[in-house]
Amino acid sequence: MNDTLKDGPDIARIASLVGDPARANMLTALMAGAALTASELALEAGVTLPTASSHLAKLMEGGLLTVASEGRHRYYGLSSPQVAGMLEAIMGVAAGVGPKRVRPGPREPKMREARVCYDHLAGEHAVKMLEALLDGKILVRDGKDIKLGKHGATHFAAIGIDVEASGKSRRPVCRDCLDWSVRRSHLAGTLGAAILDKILSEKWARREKDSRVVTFSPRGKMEFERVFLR
Amino acid sequence: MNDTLKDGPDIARIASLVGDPARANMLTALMAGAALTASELALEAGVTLPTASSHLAKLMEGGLLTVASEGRHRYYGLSSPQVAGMLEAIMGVAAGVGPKRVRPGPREPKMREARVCYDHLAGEHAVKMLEALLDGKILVRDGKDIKLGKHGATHFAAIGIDVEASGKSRRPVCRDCLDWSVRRSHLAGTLGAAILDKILSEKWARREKDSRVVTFSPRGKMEFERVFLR
DNA sequence: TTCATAGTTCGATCCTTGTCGAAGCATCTT
DNA sequence: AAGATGCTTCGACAAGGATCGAACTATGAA
Repeated sequence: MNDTLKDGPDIARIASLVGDPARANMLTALMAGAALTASELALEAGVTLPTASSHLAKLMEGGLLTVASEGRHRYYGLSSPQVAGMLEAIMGVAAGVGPKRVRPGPREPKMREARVCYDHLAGEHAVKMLEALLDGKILVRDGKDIKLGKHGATHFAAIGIDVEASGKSRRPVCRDCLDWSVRRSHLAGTLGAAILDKILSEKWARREKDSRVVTFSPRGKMEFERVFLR
Repeated sequence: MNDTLKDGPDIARIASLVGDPARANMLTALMAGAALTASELALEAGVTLPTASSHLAKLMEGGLLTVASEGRHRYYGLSSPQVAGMLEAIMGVAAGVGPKRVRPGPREPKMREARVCYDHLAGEHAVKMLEALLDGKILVRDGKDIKLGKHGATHFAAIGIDVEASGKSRRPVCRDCLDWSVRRSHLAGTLGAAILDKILSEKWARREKDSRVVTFSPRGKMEFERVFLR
């Protein structure tokens, strides 16, 4: 009946999924990168279990989530980094136009500084890092994409990151992801994920519990800057 | 009841705006870059004018759109490239794993070059023209307004445009109008309308059918540049 | 087996919101 | 001044969907 001429992809369908507060809370929680159970997500969204279950079914049908059954638990996670990127983009707009910027929130400043974006680092540190890497020609922009520079692979190998290994999947090695707090790009992709791994495994920084916030130790920050911002 | 601890910006609010099919169609149409009137957007969305008006008010309140009143027309456009980027990201997810198919539309480049804006010329040519006229002191900025320069009247008279005649109505002779494709001002007002008349009557250019596109002939473009861009 | 825990499905309720017709403003044209 | 056009506001209606309690399924523990 509806003769709506769809010019592009069904954008309304996806956006309406994100447009419900309960679902938005769930998705935001999943931005931290960890898969969560239905109960945890229900708590996070502030709804009962049946309601959460209904929402999760819709998100699954929309292709935004994947699920892994483990015993009687079902772990839900974002289906792709692309979904995470979309959520960040929406956050960027929401933060920019925020007519009701009620309160910045206690840990908001920390979020701006450094946080987890699905599986890579975001925030001011991450933005500066990408700029430094581009500046040093270790990474180079190629139109909309980001590619490894001439000495990129050897540079990362020296740090202890094997770009080749992470490049085997279909997922792009480098990808830019718009940062909602700083409004500039940071590095996503398998390389971005590998760098976050490095930061955490070297204990330069640790993740706050139940939050996306990443806190650098004084020494860790120096190391991070030495390695990536120089 | 509102115990929703907002970790970040209010993502649901923005997403729900995009989540309605009618609004999504409007936003998709505006992705082309050109500002459209409420009527055009109603047609695009497949709803009646009152409905469209209601949607546009919501999008405005959400900060996704800006509006420029031009006579009895109201031209709506995306409020920032950031919003366009967000829509692109949503399209990417909606299209599945597939690449982003944001096609500019066949006549989009032509629209950017030259188009009708209500009753005067818009697009790159129009923007350049206003700059040249200001540069030659034929027109001068007076705060927010634009006025005729010292030799303005004689200049236009030599071309065959009677500024005095067109100045009799209450409508201002000169007025600037923000160009959505170039994001700079072009000339509106009775003088802008008279110039468009001149261009069309001299057959320097013609209007495309069912479109706002204005196409210059090779010779017409030269004439236009000689008269206005010199 | 029997009980407990995690999760889904069902049915009913209730509220939000998209929708349009009619009327009201504002602006331009004649 | 009178009419036409673009757009908004108002009022009423209908449909979609978010929510929860209760019942049901599945897995693990006793």
